[in-house]
Amino acid sequence: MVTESTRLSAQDWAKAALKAIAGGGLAAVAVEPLARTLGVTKGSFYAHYRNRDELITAALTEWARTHGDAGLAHFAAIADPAERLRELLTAVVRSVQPLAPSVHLSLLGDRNDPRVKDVVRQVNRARLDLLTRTYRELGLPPKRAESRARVAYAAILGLSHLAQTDPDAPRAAVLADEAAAIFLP
Amino acid sequence: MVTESTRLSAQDWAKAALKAIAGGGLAAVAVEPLARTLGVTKGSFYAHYRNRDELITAALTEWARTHGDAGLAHFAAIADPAERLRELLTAVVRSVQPLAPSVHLSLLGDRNDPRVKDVVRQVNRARLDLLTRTYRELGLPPKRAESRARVAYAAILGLSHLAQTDPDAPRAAVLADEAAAIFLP
DNA sequence: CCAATAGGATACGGTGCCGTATTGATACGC
DNA sequence: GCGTATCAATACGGCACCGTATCCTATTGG
Repeated sequence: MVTESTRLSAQDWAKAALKAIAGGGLAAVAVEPLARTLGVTKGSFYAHYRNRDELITAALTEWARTHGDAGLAHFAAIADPAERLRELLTAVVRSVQPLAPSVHLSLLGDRNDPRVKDVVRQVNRARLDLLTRTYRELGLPPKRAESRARVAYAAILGLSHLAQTDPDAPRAAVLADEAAAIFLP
Repeated sequence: MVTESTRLSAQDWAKAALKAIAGGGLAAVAVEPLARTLGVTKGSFYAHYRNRDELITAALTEWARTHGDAGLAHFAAIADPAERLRELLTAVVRSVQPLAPSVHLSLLGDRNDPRVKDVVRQVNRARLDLLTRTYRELGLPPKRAESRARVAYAAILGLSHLAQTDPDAPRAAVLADEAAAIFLP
């Protein structure tokens, strides 16, 4: 735990909210239960946010920031497109393994909430753009680069989806090979 | 509306529950709101189910039935594996377009609920098995058939995910071509 | 046509959560 | 050290939903 100090900050509440989202969607972002897991009463929550909605917005914004362009900077900086793509794929396959609860997947359950839809669209777009650019730099014509990126990203999302429900070890190595064979050329 | 008769049945409640799930996950399965949309009061609900949990279980079971082996029967009956695969892909790409709320996606938000996890695993397994079998019949060695099926199915799931948040017309034709180019050989 | 029964209406108590005071404690600038 | 801002505890009213109990109505089979 990083939060070993005595008092809580707005950030702490936002992080707790994200953890709650990963576990049970927006419905799990409830002030009183969150306060209980944080070891305080809800009274102090309203010192940081005006209401539950503000907390949700803050948490979603934080997520979009760290998972959009910001989270992609490391990969975007790789000059060689082939290596960049390889890095992206292996990073994904590695991150697919752990049963780490995924905010992204949980948000699918709340995709009707306009804020959620916005934020998910943002993150998806950032990733799709990077992938599309990469495929273009690899020589694919624009149109094909775009649809190829779309299918590849879709596969990535789907794999993380399957990893959450399937208990069978997805055998990262095998999957990485398969994904590489399919999406690298 | 099919339900033009006067009185409601347990099935009607289950269908309404599924619609609610597609719209807002398990949290949206609430007796009183459902009763309101059905034009009755909740008093009559308890003539069909003992409690909310029983309704949820019934709805999930119904979904698993229609989306597992039962829903795949039509495709499983196609003898030629190449044609079967093509049919599967085009069916998917076509179904990806409409913004039809998807129960499957909404359930991702509630994947921690053991009942949900079970039912999603069931459906995924049925589809993965069919795909794996198809790839084997196309000549792939068992191991590769399995991981190929996994990636292909992941792409399918991911495409339906993207279709829900992206307003850009996913250009079914383009996607179908791309998917075919990637997953057919 | 008349029970018996399945579906429906109303009303009630209980629970969990939201948001608002209000008051108390603790850090920190000065 | 002292006050001021910030975090925290307690207590309250309100709302939405669950589940039960009770009574009502309309089919429907005989």
